Amino acid sequence: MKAREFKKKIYNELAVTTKAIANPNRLRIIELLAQGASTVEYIAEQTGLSVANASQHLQTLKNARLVSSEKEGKYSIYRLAGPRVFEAWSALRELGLSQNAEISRLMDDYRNEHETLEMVSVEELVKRVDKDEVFLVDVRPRHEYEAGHILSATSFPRDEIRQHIKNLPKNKDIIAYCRGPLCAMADDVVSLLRRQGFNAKRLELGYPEWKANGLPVEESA
Amino acid sequence: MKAREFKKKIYNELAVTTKAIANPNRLRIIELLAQGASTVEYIAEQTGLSVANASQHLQTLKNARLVSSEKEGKYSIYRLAGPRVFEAWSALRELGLSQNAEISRLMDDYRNEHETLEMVSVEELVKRVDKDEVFLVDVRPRHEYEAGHILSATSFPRDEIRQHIKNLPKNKDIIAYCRGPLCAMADDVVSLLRRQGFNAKRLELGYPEWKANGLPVEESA
DNA sequence: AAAACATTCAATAAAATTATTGAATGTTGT
DNA sequence: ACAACATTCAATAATTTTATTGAATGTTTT
Repeated sequence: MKAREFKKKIYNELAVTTKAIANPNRLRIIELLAQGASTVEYIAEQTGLSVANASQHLQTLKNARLVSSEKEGKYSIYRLAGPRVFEAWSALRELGLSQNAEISRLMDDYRNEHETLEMVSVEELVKRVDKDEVFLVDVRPRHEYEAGHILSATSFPRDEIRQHIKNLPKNKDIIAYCRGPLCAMADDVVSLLRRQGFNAKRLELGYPEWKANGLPVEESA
Repeated sequence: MKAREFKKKIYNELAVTTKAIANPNRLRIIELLAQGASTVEYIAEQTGLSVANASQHLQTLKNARLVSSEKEGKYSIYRLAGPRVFEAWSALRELGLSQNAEISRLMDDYRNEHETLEMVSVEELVKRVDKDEVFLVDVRPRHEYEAGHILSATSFPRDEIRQHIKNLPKNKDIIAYCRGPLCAMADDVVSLLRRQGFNAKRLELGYPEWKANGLPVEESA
């Protein structure tokens, strides 16, 4: 094959893969699937897409081999097709955070409103969890917690916060985490808990980053 | 701001940034700019695009803050807007190589045709360059070599190969590198040199990866 | 001042991406 | 067998993306 033809085909194919990611809904779907395998219905519910539309986006990702699916009875279970998918997603997230001023602005505004004054780094959490100094809460929907969570975290879904608030210790720092740096659930919870007098902070990253780092998790069979 | 609205805006913006990359010509342009700053004309010449079209793609990248430009006389000099751009590009390249079977197939085919039997890792090159065991050649266009190259490399542009072949040592391994893992120029040179009886191999990565790793380079002022 | 040059702009047509809708497929539970 | 259910398919219209063309802008050289 001629060099020119080769070059053209290579970059066309690379663009095929890249275009499969380059859509707001599919970026959300990849973040969701980074939490664990999921049905079409769950994706639709969490993103607010119609089931048909969610299915169509999942097909697009599947054609690009970024996700795989298997049939289980009447359900289709989708999952990320390999570690590179989340790695590329993370690189794009970092690119967005560093180059797109509108993203940083939106994040800063949201966090100011929610008084997310302090963030805890992964290293700090590792240390303080070992010393049993903190109470770690997973504020994602229970379903995602059950698919996999940080070892020693307690499920404390944002949407059920009022039922569970009485079980929280007043004497420990409470650290909340969710789906990752772009996820607002932990901020919402920190905001509410601080107004109730708890000493709450958010983890800077989320479950998928923790897991990708090889840190201890508990996963469902 | 409401959580739902925030989420929507964040992912729309992230898609804006991602879409700016998601085009075959712009992927090539980013790879070119990773070699060093460049004029519109050079980009157009290297990609085969018309100048107007190259300019338009550069505008798209500039609007997304992925490249910056400055005027120097009648020339516009474009460069990557920060290290994250090449990092994300690299992550997408790795994603393509791992998930898109057509890319691996194209690469394998091209390399079989060109007998790129052995590749040299960066670690191996570092060791052997120190011991002066190898002759390192930069096969990119001279212009890119002059903008920046691996320390101790000799310029040996693929397109001028026949004029320079007599200056090569027969007794050393010759290692050729170019723009990166997707670049075919090093393969073309290795192929030709091997047919001439030289012991030639290609570096698995390219100049931008070497530089991003903090390894020693020589850059123009 | 005029010519040469590098780049950008503006308009357009062709191609692609996207969300919506309703029907079709295939599985499970009654 | 039938109803309920999860998902996929197919068709469509609206929107976005893209390459092409030729003119416009602004700089350097003659």
